[in-house]
Amino acid sequence: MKPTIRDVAKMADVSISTVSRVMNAPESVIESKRIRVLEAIEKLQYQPNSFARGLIYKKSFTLGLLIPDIENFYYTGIIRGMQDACIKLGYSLMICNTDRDKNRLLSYIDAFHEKQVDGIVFASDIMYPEYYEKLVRCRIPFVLLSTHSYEYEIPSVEIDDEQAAYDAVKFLIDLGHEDIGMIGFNHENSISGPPRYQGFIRALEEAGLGRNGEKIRYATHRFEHAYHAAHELFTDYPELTAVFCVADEFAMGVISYLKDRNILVPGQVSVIGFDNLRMANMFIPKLTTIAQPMYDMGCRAAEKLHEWLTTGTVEVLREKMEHKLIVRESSRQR
Amino acid sequence: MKPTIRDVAKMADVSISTVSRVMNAPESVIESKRIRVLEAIEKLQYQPNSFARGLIYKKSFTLGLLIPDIENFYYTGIIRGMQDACIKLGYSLMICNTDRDKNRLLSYIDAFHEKQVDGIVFASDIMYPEYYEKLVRCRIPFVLLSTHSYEYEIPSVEIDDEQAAYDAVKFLIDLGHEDIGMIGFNHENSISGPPRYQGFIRALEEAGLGRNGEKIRYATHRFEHAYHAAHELFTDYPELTAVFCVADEFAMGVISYLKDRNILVPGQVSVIGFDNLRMANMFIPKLTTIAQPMYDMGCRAAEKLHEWLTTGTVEVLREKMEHKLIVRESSRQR
DNA sequence: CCTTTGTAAGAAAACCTTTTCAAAGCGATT
DNA sequence: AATCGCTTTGAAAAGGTTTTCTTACAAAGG
Repeated sequence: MKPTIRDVAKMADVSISTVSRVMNAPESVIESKRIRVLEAIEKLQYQPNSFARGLIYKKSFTLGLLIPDIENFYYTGIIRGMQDACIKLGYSLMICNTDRDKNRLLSYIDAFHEKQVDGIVFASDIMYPEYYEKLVRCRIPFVLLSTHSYEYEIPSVEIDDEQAAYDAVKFLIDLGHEDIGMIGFNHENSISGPPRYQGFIRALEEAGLGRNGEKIRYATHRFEHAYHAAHELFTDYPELTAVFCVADEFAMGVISYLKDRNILVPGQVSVIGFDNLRMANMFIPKLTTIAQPMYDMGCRAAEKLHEWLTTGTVEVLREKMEHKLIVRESSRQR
Repeated sequence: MKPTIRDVAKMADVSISTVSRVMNAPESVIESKRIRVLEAIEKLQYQPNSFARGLIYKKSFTLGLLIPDIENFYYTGIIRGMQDACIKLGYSLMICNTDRDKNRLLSYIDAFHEKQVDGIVFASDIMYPEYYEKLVRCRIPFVLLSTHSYEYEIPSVEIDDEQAAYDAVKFLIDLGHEDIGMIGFNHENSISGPPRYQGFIRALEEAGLGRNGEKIRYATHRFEHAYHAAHELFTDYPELTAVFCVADEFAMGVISYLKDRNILVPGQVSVIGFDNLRMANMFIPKLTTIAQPMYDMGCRAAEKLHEWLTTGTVEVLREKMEHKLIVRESSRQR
């Protein structure tokens, strides 16, 4: 049987109050007893029962993280950052992978509610009203990661997608490319789809290349879709010399397609990705890409949630992190 | 304030016992009252407090998962499998990423202990006595995943590493290769290192190629190390026409190195990986590899733990899952 | 020497649920 | 009419901790 505070008290020959005090306010108990208690704790390997504690504090000291796809390095970076921040802040972390399934997400919120997590980081794309209402009904505070909401006042952490996309495309233009295509996210079920499209368009128009604005195909997260989208794109626009991809996995799909067609990257076509996943540096050729600070974003999201939980407010509601262009081997001067 | 069972009782004008019964044994309360209670529950959005419940049941209905490296697709596959199994079995899942840090792992065990997880799946390489003793002291049941222990009697789920390595090398031999090198895991801090080495040696010796038994370099998990190890390997043995890698990430590192040296894969050198990560199918060239059923292994580990928790025993102590050779583009007839 | 102040530590209440035990109601059997 | 057995319900205990309230005692101040 797990030892309880009572067992410790008995062994140290003090009351349970004293044991509790040794754990929570050690200064308030006289040294001789404190030592006895500490010894008993050590000997019994006593660990306070978190159920009893939770009952009193009405807190679980656990945060929840909702991610859409754990098989995406983007989210694993976030997890590492958030977990490290949680350790620093004294929280445990409960990670749930929704596999982009709405019902699954909803049922994870129930699970979080039942387990009384103190707060949730929601890194699962769009904040649909269904989700929002459920979270509010359950009275669970939450912050958004890599997404935002203008409809509701929810703290969020993300990069400036429009500017990042602009920077990527501007880079291609500066390399001398004039026929630039894009593999994007569908706009309906994606938060970052529209702003990245906007950035693409802005860079083109600024350079007087507006006519390229339609050389776009869409894919849904996976390599295979991007491969297929690349096929469509190059079938319709064989003149392209550069492609802007809104995800590194898309860039890999495009490059694989071009490879199969015996089109050299970056010899004939430059490809730029987005995210700077760990894989971007392992692929052949190594990917030129826009780096997101995934690890830091995970940290910030946890810190922000903590801020919200402890102070009841948040310094910056919608926080932007810095992105960065990383030039590697998949792009070349035209 | 969160509504309690008392609020429901008051609203429905019954005792709290009745409310509790409605939730746990509905048939035992007469219909008229049951309906009143259900209505009150609905109106108040009542959800039983899991702390109070845990206090009584002494169970958290939560399992813990310890993994060494969340930025490795191998483990993300496992996570998916285990999470799905947990949903089916009615558990929540708490994932902790140790980053291969001993102290961190130890402190996660403390966290699991404090949170009173019902059991742990340990997918973190070697079961050092330190870990074992701590887990036993904390009285937390656990099972091993992708690792095992002959020293202790612990349930485990893994593949037959020796046979899998043998199959991989045999495949290369059957393709006509006679100069085969290997990039392995260091034997000191790895469970699968030695058996995969044994499999490599057995296949070579069986084919009368025993002299190749020393054409081996070691790396520690990461692409960059494998790249470096490949450099050493090919500097010492430029005659190699095939390389057996004990991880897909190693295979990518080797192929990148060969690419930089303008050595064609599979044209001049065949490379075979291990694991069949999602990336194996995205790399250029697509990797020939030994597939491990990561998803199923995650499932099985959770089921096994559940079996252990509920029945107090386990049908097969050390369970082996099937591996499979997947032939893609990184290997070719000599 | 008596009163006040302060410190250390125990007793007991509170947190919320489940479950055991007891009691009440009621029809059926002797 | 008394007893029995059954169903339904409420009261109360238990689970482990924190915290408030009290008490006991020692030191300081008048």
